[in-house]
Amino acid sequence: MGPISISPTHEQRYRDQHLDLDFEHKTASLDARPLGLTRKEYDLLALLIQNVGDVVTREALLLRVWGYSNQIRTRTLDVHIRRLRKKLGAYSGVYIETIFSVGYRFQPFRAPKNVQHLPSVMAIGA
Amino acid sequence: MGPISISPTHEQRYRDQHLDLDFEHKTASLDARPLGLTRKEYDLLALLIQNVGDVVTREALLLRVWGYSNQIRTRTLDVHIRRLRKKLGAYSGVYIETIFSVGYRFQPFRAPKNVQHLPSVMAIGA
DNA sequence: TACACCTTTTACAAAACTTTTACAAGACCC
DNA sequence: GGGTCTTGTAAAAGTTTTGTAAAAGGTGTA
Repeated sequence: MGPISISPTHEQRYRDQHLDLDFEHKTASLDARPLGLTRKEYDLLALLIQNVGDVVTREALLLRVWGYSNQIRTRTLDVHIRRLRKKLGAYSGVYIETIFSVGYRFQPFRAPKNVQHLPSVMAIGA
Repeated sequence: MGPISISPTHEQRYRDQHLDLDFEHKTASLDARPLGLTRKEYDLLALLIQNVGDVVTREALLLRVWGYSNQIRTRTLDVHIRRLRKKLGAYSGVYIETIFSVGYRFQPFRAPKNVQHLPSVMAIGA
């Protein structure tokens, strides 16, 4: 708890079925295991998550995470994205999407449409 | 916490399976053996323990244990952490965690998850 | 003063993290 | 498909932070 609550509606955390990101403590965990993100990795993921569902341009990421003004050519963003994906393991494909020539987009985990194996009332041959 | 007891519910001591810290008498023992902490060592450990589970920044530690205002470059904190760890012996890894570029965090001792060999009520073929 | 004990500094080693490099792989357009 | 631009990747290089041993500095006390 910071001394002043800036915005009552400001989300303290992101959470879905697998990923949990605590903005206050700057920690992240996947399936209840601490993800052990480095500072830059966290900043990057946090910024993407704060724009869930929206593309964040490379330009914006480089500016807000690195403070790089435009026109700087570097691969550091890509390298960090890669390490983030690695730590997200099997879910990386679900979460981080590349938008060619634009940037990246974070997508929340959505439970796969459950092919409901309800009691097979209608099972044939029962 | 300064000279005044702010909260009536303020814990008098910290205790887990191995470590016991008495805030009132400012003493600590590990597996029932007095730890023989020096003043600064005690203050440091106490501050960390008063924030169990939370990261305490280097800045905060330097301010509250040493009274150092910001922007002072010193390795004295690290040296004290080292001596604390030494005295905590085999448990140091469990208790004191380094958060790179941020500070340190005290974690309580947790008994290893007991692989409960409960009666296999649901065992097949029983 | 001499001693014992504690704290801080110093100087360097080691570890953690970030950025660059160099090239492979993929995407887009003709 | 060929050409070009963008992204992915592994490894090296660079930077910053932390760990450590030893020396130096303080403080209290007999």
